[in-house]
Formats: sequence, C-alpha cells, structure tokens
Amino acid sequence: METDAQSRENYHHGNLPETLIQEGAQLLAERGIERFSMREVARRAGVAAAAPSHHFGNAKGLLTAIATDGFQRLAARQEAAQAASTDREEQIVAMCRAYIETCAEAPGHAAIMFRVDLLDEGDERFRERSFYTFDLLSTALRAAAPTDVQADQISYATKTLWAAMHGLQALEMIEADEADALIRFAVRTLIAGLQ
Amino acid sequence: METDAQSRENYHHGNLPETLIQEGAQLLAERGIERFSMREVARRAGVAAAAPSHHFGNAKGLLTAIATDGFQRLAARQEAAQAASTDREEQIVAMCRAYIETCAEAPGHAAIMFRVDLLDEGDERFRERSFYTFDLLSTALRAAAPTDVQADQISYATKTLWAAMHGLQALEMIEADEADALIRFAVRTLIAGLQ
DNA sequence: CCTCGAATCTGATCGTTGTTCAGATATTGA
DNA sequence: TCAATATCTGAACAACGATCAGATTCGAGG
Repeated sequence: METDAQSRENYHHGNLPETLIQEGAQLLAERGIERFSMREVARRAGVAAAAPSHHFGNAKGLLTAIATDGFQRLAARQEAAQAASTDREEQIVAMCRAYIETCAEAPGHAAIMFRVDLLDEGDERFRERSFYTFDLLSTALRAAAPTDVQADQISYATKTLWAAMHGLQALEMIEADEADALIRFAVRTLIAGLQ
Repeated sequence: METDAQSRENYHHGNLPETLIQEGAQLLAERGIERFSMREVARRAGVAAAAPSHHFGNAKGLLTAIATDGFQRLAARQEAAQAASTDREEQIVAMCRAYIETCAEAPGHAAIMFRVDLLDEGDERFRERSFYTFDLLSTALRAAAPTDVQADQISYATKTLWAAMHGLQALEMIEADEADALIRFAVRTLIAGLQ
C-alpha cells in the first residue's frame, strides 16, 4: 500500500522520532526551556499530544534525545577543529571555539545539553556521546603537555577548561569581539600550568 | 488588637515574603527546579495559592528573590574567606572554596542563582548583589597580579576562574576528595598566567 | 477610641500542561 | 491473505501559574 500524504498525516507519520527531535530543538531555541512544551512539539509535528510518549516515554526522554544529538554535533565539530591544525595549542583553541560556536549555532540543543537535572543520565547513548566530547579535549591536552606530567594534572586542566567553556557560555559572559582573546588566554594559561 | 495564632493563620501571615523565600529554597533543595511549584510553596507557608503573587508578582519574582538571597550569602562567605588570610593566592583559593561550599550548603539557592533564564535580570537588588560577588573576585585577582598587568588580562582571568567554578559546580564535576587540589590548580595556574 | 484608606490574603476560575489508557489504524512478514 | 506488531488518536485526569473581585486586617490621623 502506498503511503500518500493524506494517510501519512493521520497515521504513521513516517519518521516521527526524528521530527520530534528537530521540532523540539527548534522550540527550545525559540522559547527556552522554561516555556518548552511537549504538547507544542506534538502540535508542530502534526500529531496528537500523546504520540511523543510512544517514542520517548516522557519529556525527559525527548530532551535527552535532543541533548544526545547536540553532543554528536559537538563531537563532529571538535574533530574537524582538531584536524585543521598540527599545532597542539592551536588544536585546543579550535576545539574550544567549536564548543562556543556549536552552542551559538544550535541554541536549542545547547539550552539543555548540560542541564543534568532535566536529562536521563542513565541513557546509554547520551553517556557515550557526552563522555566522548570530554575525552577528545582530555586527549588533546595530554598530547600538548610534557610526557612526564601526571594524570591528575591533566585531569585538573581538562576539567577546568571544560567547566570554564561551559560557564562562559551558560552565563553569557563571552562576547563575540573578545571571544578569541579570552579562549586563547584560558588555553595558553592552562597548558602553561602543565609544564 | 493582639494577633493570636488563629488570626495569623488566616489573614496577615506576618512575614510572608521571608517565609516564602525560605520555603521556596527548601522546596528547590528537595525537588530541584523542574519540580518546583509555586502552589506547593504557598501550601507549605500555609497561605492560599494566590498569596505569593501579591509580594513577588509571579514565579520569576520569587525565584529572583531566592537567588538574591543566595548571592548575599555568597558575598558574606567570600568576604570572610578573604579576611582569613594575608596571602593573595590563598585568599583567592579560599574565595573559590567559599563558592563551592555555599552551593553545597544552600543547594536550593544554588539551583537557580545562575539560571539567568528563570530570573528577572532587570531586578535592581539582584544585579547589585550578583555583580558584587563577581567584583570581589576580580579585585582579589588584580591585587594578586603584578601592577603592570593590563585590565583586559585581569578580566580574562576573572571570567575564566568564575566560569570554571560555576561549571565545576553545575556539572557536578567536583568531588569532595579532590576539590581542594582542583581549585588550587586552577587558581595557581591562572594567577601564573598573569605574570 | 474611632474611622477609613491601604495593605494583605482568600476563593473561585481560566487556560494550559504532562501523562495515562483503551482503542483505532497502518505496516510487516509469513 | 491475514494475523502480529508498530504506531497513533482521543478522551480523561490531576496539577499548574495566573488573574480578579471581594473579604479581612492593619495603621495613621482625627
């Protein structure tokens, strides 16, 4: 049986999970998390209010899926940033820039990617992808440090840099005209701290 | 006319705004922001659901008041931390520790103090108190740096340290057994970056 | 002590939300 | 072809934030 537009509108959307993630991210970007609504997402996807629950269980499930998608985008950008240079320090600067840029370009995703309280931290895919982005930065810092630097020092530097990037973005402390200088200061200083 | 317990329960609570702030912070600590409810706060304060709106307008108003109270607590702790030592670096370490400890001891306040989207950023008292805590750190960093360091460098270091402390706390990346070492690494490294 | 305006709180109501559930509809594979 | 499965609907429910008229209490000025 062919699935024409009519029947696809009523039953069997076709790719509802993906659509819900996209519309959800869009709505987050427009309204922010405090005015986010599952019913509005369903409305925009053209399905009944109860439809999303069949795919994501509850609101936490959909938000976790959106966040997971966000971390995948971030990882792709980080990898591209790292590959764009051979200079260790320059690689890390680019990775941090990728972080800030990803949040700017996908504000809906960024609004919840680090909102641990709203997400299902037990979700396997989410854990994988979010840890992976952190590991990319950690590995890059290890490569940029002298070989005799201890593991805990690498850990401290990674956590500090990661937390700083998140904080600068979440608290809206980073302005476009000084973003580059601020990131360079943080990266250069933290790498120097590992000598 | 004496205000006995009976009449005070029905009308004219006595100190409702203060009670709402306390009960609100308590509820935030118990449930987190996602399950926070104005009606439940009113319920715990023993007043009708509409009562809070007369003092704080809406939910944003009450949350802003709680956040403002949190920044006042933070400022007090920061000042005490700074006064506890004469060593510049040690002062800053203590101020950062005060930040982490305040969030740990007042989790209800901490849950919203930096949730800019949920607060009324235009509120005068909130602006004053939140800016003041940031300025305390900024001033301390300036005092710890050589006199010829330019203002933008101080600004970068302050923002990075402030954002890092917020990120470490918000992302739950800081564990009790390594908190001190992690904070010391960040402070020492950032101060060294100002030389 | 009295009075009257101002401050404070109630109670009812409205539209909206997230979630659940039985049942309807479409797809798929044997 | 047909049954098993996946997918979606529609109605229902309790709870929410917000609004508003009106009831109650307070407090300053006579």
